[in-house]
Amino acid sequence: MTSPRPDLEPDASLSRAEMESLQRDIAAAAVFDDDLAFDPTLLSNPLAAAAGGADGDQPIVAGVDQSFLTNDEGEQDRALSAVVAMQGGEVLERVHAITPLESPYIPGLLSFREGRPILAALEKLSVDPDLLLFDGSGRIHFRQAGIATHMGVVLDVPAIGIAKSLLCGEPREDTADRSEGTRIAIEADDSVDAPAGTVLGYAVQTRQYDSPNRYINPLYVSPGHRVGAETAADIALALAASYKLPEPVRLADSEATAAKPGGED
DNA sequence: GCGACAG
DNA sequence: ATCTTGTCGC
Repeated sequence: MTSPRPDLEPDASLSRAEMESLQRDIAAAAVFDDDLAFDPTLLSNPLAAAAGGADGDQPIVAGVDQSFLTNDEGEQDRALSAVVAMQGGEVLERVHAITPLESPYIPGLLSFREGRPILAALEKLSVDPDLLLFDGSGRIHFRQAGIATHMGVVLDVPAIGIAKSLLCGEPREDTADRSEGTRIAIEADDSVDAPAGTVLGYAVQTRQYDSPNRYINPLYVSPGHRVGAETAADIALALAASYKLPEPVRLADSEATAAKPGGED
């Protein structure tokens, strides 16, 4: 993969104000509606998709996740980004890249810490994903420019943010203890650079226990680029198999750990 | 000054 | 993210 918008790539040498300014540009360039080159309903209906012909008719979905490496002093100095590309429920390719860390973790500026390793890993991919799934937020972000939005816009590839906790915004209803398949809108509040009430994404209950006193937390799913909030939630539900995380991100998660030097391969 | 915050 | 023991429930 290559970048159609190198001018918008994350640059850790920017000042905080410049980073935030770049994020406003990214949000302005982002498309928060469906603009996919494939039919997203194929993902929830792999059987119909398979009946339609070869595997190649199904979209390639890549999950991306990071882990971190420490130096001799025990400090985090490098990021490892892992990418797992899947098609029709099967893994096509796994790649990873390690780059030096150039920025601390600051809520709202995650893409300036993890964006470089992600782009480096995606460059190693030989297949061409139709959709990217990131660990973190997309539109659910103070300036509507989370890591999924930033990467999606830079690459101009449809992208979705899959977060395990909520960065900002307000759930329309209580999200606790919901049954599987439930989605609850996350609306913009005062902390977000969008009209109050704008639907930024959904709290999505991809999995839930059967039993009465054990509960799984929802995922916070939001558009990154070229996907609407509804479709993003649909896709998260369709791709979550036996675990709460959609399969491509779950596998990228374990790959990010397994690929560490010394970790099992 | 207080509160609140992806990975 | 990462560091870590026990503990609850299926």
